[in-house]
Amino acid sequence: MSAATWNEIHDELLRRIRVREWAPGALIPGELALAEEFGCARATVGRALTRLADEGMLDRRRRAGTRVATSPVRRATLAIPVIRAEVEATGAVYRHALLERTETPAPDQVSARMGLAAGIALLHLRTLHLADDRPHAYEDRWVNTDAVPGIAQAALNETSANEWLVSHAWYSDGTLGFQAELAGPQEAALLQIAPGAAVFVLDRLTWAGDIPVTSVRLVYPPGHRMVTKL
Amino acid sequence: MSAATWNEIHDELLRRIRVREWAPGALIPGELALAEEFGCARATVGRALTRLADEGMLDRRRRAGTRVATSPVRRATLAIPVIRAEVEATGAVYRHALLERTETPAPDQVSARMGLAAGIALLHLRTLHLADDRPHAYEDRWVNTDAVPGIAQAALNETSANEWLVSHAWYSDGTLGFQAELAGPQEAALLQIAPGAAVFVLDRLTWAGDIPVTSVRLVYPPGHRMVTKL
DNA sequence: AAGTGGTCTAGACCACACC
DNA sequence: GTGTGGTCTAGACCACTTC
Repeated sequence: MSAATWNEIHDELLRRIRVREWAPGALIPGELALAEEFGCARATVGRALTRLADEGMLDRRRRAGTRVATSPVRRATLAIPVIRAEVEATGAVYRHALLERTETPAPDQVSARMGLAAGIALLHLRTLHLADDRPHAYEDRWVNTDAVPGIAQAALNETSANEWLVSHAWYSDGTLGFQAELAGPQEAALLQIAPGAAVFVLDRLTWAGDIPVTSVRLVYPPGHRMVTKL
Repeated sequence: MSAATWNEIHDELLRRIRVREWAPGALIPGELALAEEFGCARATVGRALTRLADEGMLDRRRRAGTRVATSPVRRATLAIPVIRAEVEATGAVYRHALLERTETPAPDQVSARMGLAAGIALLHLRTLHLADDRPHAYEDRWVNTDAVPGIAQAALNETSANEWLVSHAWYSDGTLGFQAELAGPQEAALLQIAPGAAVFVLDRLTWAGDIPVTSVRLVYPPGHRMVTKL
């Protein structure tokens, strides 16, 4: 082989890993050897190897060389869309209703989760998202107004809090959790489902550096399925 | 600024995007201009820009230039671990029980999902995964034996099907779905939970090129939470 | 046609980990 | 020390897209 591009080299090396020409844990040739084999510069194979390492297929260590990852972990990347886009992608008309907007002392559970002092006042927003006027998701959100200046003045009628925050707040870190729960009476009523139905719950907590920004819980009615590609 | 590394440049550009110094949709300076600003070679800023584009923060097009992504979609990356690792990470002892291993015509629903002719024989594997001898997850799997030679001879007692496939089969594509469901009687009995409890269901379908490899459904008892970082 | 990003090169130096 | 990967450079050519 000669004059290969880094992408072709990437694919060829991936093939060797997948067909176990190079077994998990095995040391593969160094960059110089591969560059010679493929008839290209070291930087070119280097790019292919870096990409494979990013993808979790290789472990690279200076001096120790490059090894095939022992557990070639596949990673699924989940896009976290705005709910409007999520709904409109299905062809439905999006609408939302702001059920509550109060500045109130947060429950201890919420303030603890956000790492704030107990009893501190946060903005509490409860929103029902609708697809073709049927409940799509129920959102219960607490916002640290210190971290999001301007939200007090924002009109959240046209634009939902979800959407407003995506375009006006930023965060550096966050955690995301999924779980199955039984719908409580309030959630069931809002989502127009039977109490005790299985709901899909997504909770997200975001930080701007050390400052907590928002904690949100999204409840989806039965049948909702979150899908991604591997 | 001068003599910056590509990673420092990456972080600085990310900062500008996040604080909206460069608004979503805006055209940012070209590689040459940025290279001059940072006092480095074009390839160095190029690497930073490529990384930002990979992360979904930028849209790059030849001739048209580089723009801040209009919806700076955050992507959560979910690692798909072997269940053994998932259990052992919690400090528990992992064990598994193979409940069924039969080669049998697949139900239409399964064969359709895998894109196979109705009534074709597949390997059906049902496994209960245990953490400290308590049910951790129930796995219902169909394997296309044509795509995974050797599985017929594999002893799946020591190593679970889950683990065996990770290290012996490979796939090029796959889909992953999550949802909440109510536990059926059989699942409830196996997981030792009440029928009608909310279970977290993960289903995965993998392909090796055009050939379907395996379709698996994993059922987790109430309280199971899948977590990832943003 | 011209300007942008995408890639490649040949060489260099550095950082780290193992000997 | 020594060899590996990690990064940077200066230059070059190509591919694509808009003009």
